[in-house]
Amino acid sequence: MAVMARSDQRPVTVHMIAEHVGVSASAVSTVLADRHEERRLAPATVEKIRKAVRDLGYVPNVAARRLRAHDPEVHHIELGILTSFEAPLFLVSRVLRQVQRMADARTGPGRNFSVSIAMFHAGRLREMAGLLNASRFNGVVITNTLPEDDAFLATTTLPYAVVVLGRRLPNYCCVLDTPGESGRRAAEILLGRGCRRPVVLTPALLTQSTAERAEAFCTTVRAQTGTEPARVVAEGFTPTHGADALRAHLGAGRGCDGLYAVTDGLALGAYQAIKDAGRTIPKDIAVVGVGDHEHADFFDPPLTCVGPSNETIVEQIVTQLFDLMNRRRVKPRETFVPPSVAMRASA
Amino acid sequence: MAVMARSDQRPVTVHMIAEHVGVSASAVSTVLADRHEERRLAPATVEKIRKAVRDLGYVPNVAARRLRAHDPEVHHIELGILTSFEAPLFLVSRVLRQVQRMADARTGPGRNFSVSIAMFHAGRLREMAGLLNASRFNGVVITNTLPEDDAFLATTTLPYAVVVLGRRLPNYCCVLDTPGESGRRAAEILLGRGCRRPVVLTPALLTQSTAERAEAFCTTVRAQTGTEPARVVAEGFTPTHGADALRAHLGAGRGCDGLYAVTDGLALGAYQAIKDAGRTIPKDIAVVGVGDHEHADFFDPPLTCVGPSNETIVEQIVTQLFDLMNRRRVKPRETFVPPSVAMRASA
DNA sequence: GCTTGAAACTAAATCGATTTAGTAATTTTG
DNA sequence: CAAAATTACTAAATCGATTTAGTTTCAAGC
Repeated sequence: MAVMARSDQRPVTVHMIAEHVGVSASAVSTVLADRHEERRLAPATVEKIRKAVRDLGYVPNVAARRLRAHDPEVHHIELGILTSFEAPLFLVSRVLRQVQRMADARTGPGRNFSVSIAMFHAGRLREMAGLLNASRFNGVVITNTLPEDDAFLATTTLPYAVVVLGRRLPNYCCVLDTPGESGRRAAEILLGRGCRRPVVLTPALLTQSTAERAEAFCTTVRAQTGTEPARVVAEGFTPTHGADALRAHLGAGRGCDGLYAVTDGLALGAYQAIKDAGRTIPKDIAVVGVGDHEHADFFDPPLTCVGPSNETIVEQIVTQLFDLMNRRRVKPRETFVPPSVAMRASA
Repeated sequence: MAVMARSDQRPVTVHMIAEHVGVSASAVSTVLADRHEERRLAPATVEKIRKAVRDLGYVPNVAARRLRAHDPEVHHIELGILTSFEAPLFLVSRVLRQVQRMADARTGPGRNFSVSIAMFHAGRLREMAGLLNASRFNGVVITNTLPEDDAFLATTTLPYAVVVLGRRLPNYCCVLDTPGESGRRAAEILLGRGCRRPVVLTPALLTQSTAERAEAFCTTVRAQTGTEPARVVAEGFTPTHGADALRAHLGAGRGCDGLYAVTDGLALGAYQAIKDAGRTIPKDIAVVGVGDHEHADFFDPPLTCVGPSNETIVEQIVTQLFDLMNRRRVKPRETFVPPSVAMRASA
């Protein structure tokens, strides 16, 4: 009769299977590795063991296997990119590729890297298994955290190489873009081409970055023209939300001859609303985005972007991560990366 | 004097540090965990150990830590999504999110899942550490493989739960879209709106999917009209490549009133070429894509797509993965997911 | 002078799986 | 019929780090 594994029981081990069947752990291990032929276990025993494995719902402990299986001559180093489950993988995948490249360059006969992306639920980074006891990674890049996560990180110095992307935490190495600078440059671009009624398009829920961009944009416009730019608030951050919000603004007849969208998703939606309203980009309305979309270059017309220089950011992150792992530098420090400007047809 | 770690030496262990300093491994471990205060090690000893740790370039063995650190009451299950380094993460991230959702639903006090993305270099899946000896994952989804990888997989049945996405391998559970079906439907859509000179846009380097799409498209057109559609071949698969290729075709005055792009990246480029040539979509040239781009919906005009139904595919993958892990079904099987059609303004 | 306490450590068990070296029982071979 | 070979297993070591339960040495207290 099948004894079903219950989730509230101790995990089933090889030893437990062995006891259940009445053989030694070695016999069970042999069957699990499908080496019963060469080690000539009796077919009947093999069947009994197989049945027990199934009935008890055995799931191997990979940590134990790994410890045993690895070649003691090679150094196995685990790197992780930790990002929130809810965030997009665009920048993350660039970081991963760059980390992998650097890891590959340092990989040799005695040294082996594994790089992986692990996700946590926004605000619940602290629950990630193995984070605190350093039993999962030798080094990590952490990004897309929420304030709860930052608070957790601020109170616990993780005892291994950590680089934080996009947040300022005094006890870690942080790499940051400069959204304020981006907002300022965006304003200068729009004002420079003669816009009189600039508008800033933001999602309702602002992140630290989007808030700073919008803020600096408004400050700069106010400083140069004496008037506050209009703020159009989208419900969310998808193109649909952006389109709806701007449509409402334009539909109400409120002026707009220049638009700064604090994310490209919103810019994409804005394009639609502008075209639907019969206006042209950039003649009637110039648009500036931030360059967080893979194909900003292929918007119609191509989107002018002022935003984080991902190339530089990724480079910084990865250099610092490897420096930390080599203990070449231990003191936490903040690195600010200035925005890059890509002038294209939209402004 | 600092003894530098050399990469061709054995990895440094806690034990080696202990010997080097002349203390026990416990003392070293205590210092590594920063618990020397409560265990009252002499400050001088702590310093000596710290120095040795730095000088020898110690890197902890995470597998060993994990084995020791984990709570024996909880089951820790590792799931991986293995994808080629070179491939985009669009579908992969959807798989990850869905796996995470199912894992979360099954997570309880005695059961804990970690889901991560691990990358291999295209064609070198076999070199991935821990793949063969099952020491890294309890279950994996493998995707974006090259023929070399498939050949490797075909000859070695991995001894744990594996679902392969997008490839047919007789010894594994495979979930497949039906690119041939997509190509056929794309042809029907274009012919259905009266196109007389359909064109198919492909990259020079065809994958199995893109080849099948193009092939079925051509076959269907030939069957219904008696003539072969023109094939426009782009150098690569980026929008730029697509734009260049189509520009050349249109520039040469060769006819085109309907376009099937076998990837959305190419379609995006095609849009540009079509507009540059002063033609309109869909009036002059109707365009059908495959829906592998995040924002096909926000192309201008929105792109009509016939392609894999990602929702269904991801659902299938994840159900099968969990079934395999629960040993509810062990026999490999192929699951074909028919394409979904999203009629939008471009065709 | 003997106990008590603290300081500064160490030995050995432990985590779970694998593998090597071996053993006992039976069968084959010269 | 004894020696060799085969069958069908098991005991114990191992992987690397952590932790518990000591042990030793020295100083202070009565």
